[in-house]
Amino acid sequence: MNQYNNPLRTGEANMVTTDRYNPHGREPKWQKYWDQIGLLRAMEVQKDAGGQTRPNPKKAYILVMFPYPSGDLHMGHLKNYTMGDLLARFRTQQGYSVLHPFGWDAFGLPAENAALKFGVSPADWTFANIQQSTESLNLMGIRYDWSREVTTCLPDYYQWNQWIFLKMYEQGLAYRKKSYVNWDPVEQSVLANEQVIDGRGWRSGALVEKRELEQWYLKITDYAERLLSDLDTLPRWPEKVKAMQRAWIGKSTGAEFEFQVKGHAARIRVFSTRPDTIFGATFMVLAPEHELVAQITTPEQKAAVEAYVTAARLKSEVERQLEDREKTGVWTGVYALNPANGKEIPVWIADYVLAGYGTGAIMAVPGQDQRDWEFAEKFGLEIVRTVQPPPDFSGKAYLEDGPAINSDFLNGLYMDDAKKRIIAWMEGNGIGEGRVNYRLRDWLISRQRYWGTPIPMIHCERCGIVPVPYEQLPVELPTLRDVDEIRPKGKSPLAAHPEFYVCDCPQCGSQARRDTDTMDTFVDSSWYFLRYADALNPNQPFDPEKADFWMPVDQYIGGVEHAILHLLYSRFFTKFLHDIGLVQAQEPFEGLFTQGMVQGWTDVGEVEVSGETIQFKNLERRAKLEIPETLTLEEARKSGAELRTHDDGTVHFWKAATMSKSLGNGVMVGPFVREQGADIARITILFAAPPENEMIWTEEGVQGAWRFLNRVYRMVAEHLVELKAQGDHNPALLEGADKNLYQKLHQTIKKATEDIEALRFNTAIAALMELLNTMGEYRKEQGITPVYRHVVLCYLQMLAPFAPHLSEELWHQFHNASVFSAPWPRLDEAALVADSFELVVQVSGKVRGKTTVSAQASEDEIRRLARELPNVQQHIGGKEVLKEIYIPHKLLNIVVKG
RNA sequence: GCCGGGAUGGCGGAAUGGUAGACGCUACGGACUUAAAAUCCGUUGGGCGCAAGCCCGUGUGGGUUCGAGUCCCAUUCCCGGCACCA
Repeated sequence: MNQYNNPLRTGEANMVTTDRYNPHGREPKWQKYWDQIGLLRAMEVQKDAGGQTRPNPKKAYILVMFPYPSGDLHMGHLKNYTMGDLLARFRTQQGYSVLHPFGWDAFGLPAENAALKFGVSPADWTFANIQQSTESLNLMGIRYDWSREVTTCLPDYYQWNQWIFLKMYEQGLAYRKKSYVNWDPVEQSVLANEQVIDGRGWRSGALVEKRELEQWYLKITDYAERLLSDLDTLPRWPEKVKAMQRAWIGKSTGAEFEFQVKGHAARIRVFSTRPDTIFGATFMVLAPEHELVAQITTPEQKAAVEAYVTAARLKSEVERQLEDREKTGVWTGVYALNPANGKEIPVWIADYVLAGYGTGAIMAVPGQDQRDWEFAEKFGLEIVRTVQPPPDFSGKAYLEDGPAINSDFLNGLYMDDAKKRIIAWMEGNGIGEGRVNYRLRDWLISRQRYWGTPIPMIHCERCGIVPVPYEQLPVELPTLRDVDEIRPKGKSPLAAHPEFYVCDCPQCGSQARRDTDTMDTFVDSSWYFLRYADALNPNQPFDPEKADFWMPVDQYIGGVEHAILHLLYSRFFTKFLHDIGLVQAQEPFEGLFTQGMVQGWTDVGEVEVSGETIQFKNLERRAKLEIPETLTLEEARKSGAELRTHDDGTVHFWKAATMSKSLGNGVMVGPFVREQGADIARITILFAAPPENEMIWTEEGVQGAWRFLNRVYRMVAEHLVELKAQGDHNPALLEGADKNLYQKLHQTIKKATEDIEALRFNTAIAALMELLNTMGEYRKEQGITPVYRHVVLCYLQMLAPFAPHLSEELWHQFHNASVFSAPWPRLDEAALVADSFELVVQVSGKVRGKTTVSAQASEDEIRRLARELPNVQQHIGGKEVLKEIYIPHKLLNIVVKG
């Protein structure tokens, strides 16, 4: 029997021989085998001994965020799928009923853009990619219950998007509204707030414009409070994701109240989190878009106000931000009356007040608000402090707590009391009331694009907006093959297709027009995890009973980039579906794990080094990888970059960067697995770093993985005959080296089980490596024994979720069944108790000696033994012993005077 | 500015308040080999010492404790997110 040869290393990539484990030949064999035995086929019910069916009491729903079908995959794509596969196999071994499904987030712009670029239809492009991606997953040994595959661009699926939309419409949660919306000039479509990052479209990167359009919205704001407070029910979510969602929902508590405009019937409503500071409100500010602006502005100020409003409207979000936050504004010419003290205060217009938040107007309290302070300073407005700052306070606006001053009946009260008092006063005098506000806005879901779910609504001249009757679902997306028909033109491409939009009104029967917009693709991904529970159901989105069996997802794995978008929308949809009685779960994902990216070494391009300074020739790459324009050799070295001399003599700058198609630094799955094997790839990914950290894929890491698996292979292969000849062992009768080995096994079982359950895969592998080292030492001295054989078999079981092919191959040398059908090794707690232990002896907190002590030794005896150690004696000297601290089975600390 | 997370050898990283550096990578030395690769053995935080052993060491400064990488206070830096949200 030969080594587990790395075919690439030995230059024998295509050599298949019978006497060596060649992953090239063996891995596909086991992959086929798993498919044949139905590994990871999810089962809701299980036969018990009496032939009755009953739900399996233990279920595990392991889910990895489904991808856009993007063709050939690289190792960066596969990290999370590998993790999901590992967990699914592990839970299978533990006897759980496992759901590990897969699908494709197939609608959306990538398909359209590819269609436009290559002149193929989005559907053809999508399905070709699905096929390629599936192949990569298969090669990696990743197994799913493919019978539940979900592809969102198929009517089987998206008809239920339409169904859910109609249900929301019935509940008043889907509505149409005319408003200023985010318009992406590159995508030629509107975007949701969540899809605008720093004022730019999240995919196109184009500066987003404001357009006034009538669009469909989902009323996620109705769920703001539950989306916020239920975050506290998710202890297995990363703190940072919860923090991001909290910030996005942006709850603030305060009051909403009104100011009378002097000489007008109009009142200005404002929201404030600090109503207690109302006596310090020395002016008011309206957003430029505020509806009262035109109404109240005096003729003298009209020209200035109009100019300001027009300018503000033309400015993009980014432009507003780039202007260094310098306050701008203009006076309307009118005054309002402060209801607290009757003072006349001027009403201004400024773009630091946002139209979309609160009421679009504020009372400005410069004494307690830094922005108002800056505005007041710039325009010479009055500043009155209403909270007493501490004597040493040297800032401008004072935001902290303190006793109220200049505030009539609030004087002396601290913030909380003052707030309560003023709100009671407002409510008593009909001026306003306490109120909670959220930053979260309703979700704009209309898109003026082709490749998405048609919105199931009909516009009838007589009846207005009429929902498509349920029995007419799905409203199918017509197949457009001509690229020009898909091209975005500022309105939906479907608006050019009467064969799609011309229809009869379901209410009056007259000719009507379908809505030609499609839904945001985030609708597709907001409930797909529920469809997996019952993916083939033709009558409803899913059978509630099946959903209740599987939900919630026990472990969800995906990228942190979805912290707000997908994860918030999914929580919203789940709560809605719960409310209409379709699922009991109120939260979709009980455990969430955000994995770190996979990086690869990347050629940033040729550089020239003059003295200490590095000069880049490929400026585009340099900028893309965010490398500073001027860089010294020292800085480059510190950042982990390397200069490499290429064969042609040129010097190139290399650094680790996230694997991506555009950088061309991805290690492609197909070629790698065919040459080196899937198990090696899996170990490389899982061992290199904790899974939440980014990992750098390196040749050295691959070598390490290979050496490890090679040693495992030889552990079995080199001693196969002897191993097979061993009989049973009796754990109770083990002694000496046998007992120690058995103990190490159970320590490893404990550690590996706990680590896998906590997704600490790197330390689980480290524990397996340690056990392998121990086994090697044992074998050298004891040879092959019954207990050794037992350890080998447990070893293969524990390795199986990490390196399934090799484990299955070796397991089959002993058993004629899958390693995944054998129960996970049971922990023998008794085995963890050793006969003896190493006592660490400290003198005044410093380690001065170690000695092996029998586990049965009494504490007195241990103290005596410790003092006998020569080095311990020396450090005690003749000094007085103050006290001794004994930690059983671990440590004795002798504290001496001086 | 606010919020979240960090800082441990040459590198990735281990350590329920109890032996800091598990496991691996790199590097170096050795065995095997005609040679190389692979494999195996050894060394690998710094300093002193022939050795036994000693001193120092987890960003920085304090504190709590018999004992601190771990807990507390302060501080610096790094990464991520948010940012005129009243």
